[in-house]
Amino acid sequence: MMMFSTRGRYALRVIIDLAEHNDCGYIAMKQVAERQNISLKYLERIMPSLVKARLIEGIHGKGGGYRLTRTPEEYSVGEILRLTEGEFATVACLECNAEPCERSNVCRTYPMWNKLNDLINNYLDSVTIAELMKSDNK
Amino acid sequence: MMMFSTRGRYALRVIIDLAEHNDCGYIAMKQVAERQNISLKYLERIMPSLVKARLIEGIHGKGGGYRLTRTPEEYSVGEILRLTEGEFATVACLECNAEPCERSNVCRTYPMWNKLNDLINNYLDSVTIAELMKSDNK
DNA sequence: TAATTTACCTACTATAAAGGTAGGTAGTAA
DNA sequence: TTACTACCTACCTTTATAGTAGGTAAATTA
Repeated sequence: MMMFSTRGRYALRVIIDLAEHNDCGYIAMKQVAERQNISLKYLERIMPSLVKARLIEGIHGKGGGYRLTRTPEEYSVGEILRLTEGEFATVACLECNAEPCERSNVCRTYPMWNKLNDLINNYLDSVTIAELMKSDNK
Repeated sequence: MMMFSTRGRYALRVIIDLAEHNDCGYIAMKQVAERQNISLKYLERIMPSLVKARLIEGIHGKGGGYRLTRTPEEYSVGEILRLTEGEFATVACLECNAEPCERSNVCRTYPMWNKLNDLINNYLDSVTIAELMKSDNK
């Protein structure tokens, strides 16, 4: 069972990459794709959603690229993943637009799924990009 | 993003159903499928893996069906889901047979994924079927 | 002005997984 | 022997993933 796809994971890595080169002005995706070993064309399809949500800003043309709109401390992992992957729902009935399950008030498993959902959301919302930049895998 | 599929969720509900009718001898899947509103044919495809792992035992023929091999306190949700869904891995590089990622010791996100994985596993391993039977959704 | 470089857009494709269904075989009890 | 059960194998449809192809539009620089 795979929880997060490349889409969200790549978005995270791009944001971290932008944060690490925050003082270099606008960063072109060509460089990031190369550094991160990610398909440029695929990256280009992921970025617009981050721009639309104002997590980053992009500028066209030579010398253009992307730039963060906040400091690394102000990005949570949860926010970025929710944006790129869609909301986290451990099971279908917990999705926002889920059709009401007629079993829900007798369902023995519902409270457990709900608690798991909260656990995951709270953790991911508590981690910032700034913290990820410091991690050293020791 | 959906984390758990019907396969694991149905398995959980069947085990709970068996636990609730534990004193009725062997329980036929026809009844469980009806009670739980799950396709019988699909259930029949899920059960053998639970038998093979000795979580339940099945008996053929008239009056046959399935029965738990332990008390409800001795089943953890994690065990059942791992068996039916495969191991939990929030991201691909955390899977058991993952091909080694050459970025793993410079990867800024790896420790976070790892911690999330532990969080989920520890929680699901801490919940028992007996506890689920008591939950009342209030 | 022309060439270059970038973001951004739309359509397509290949592969895999999810969630089954169909049609059986084999064991067991009444 | 009949009815009922677990269990097995082969299909099928739909959806998501992880891209690729081939552009257009904006901005910079020569």
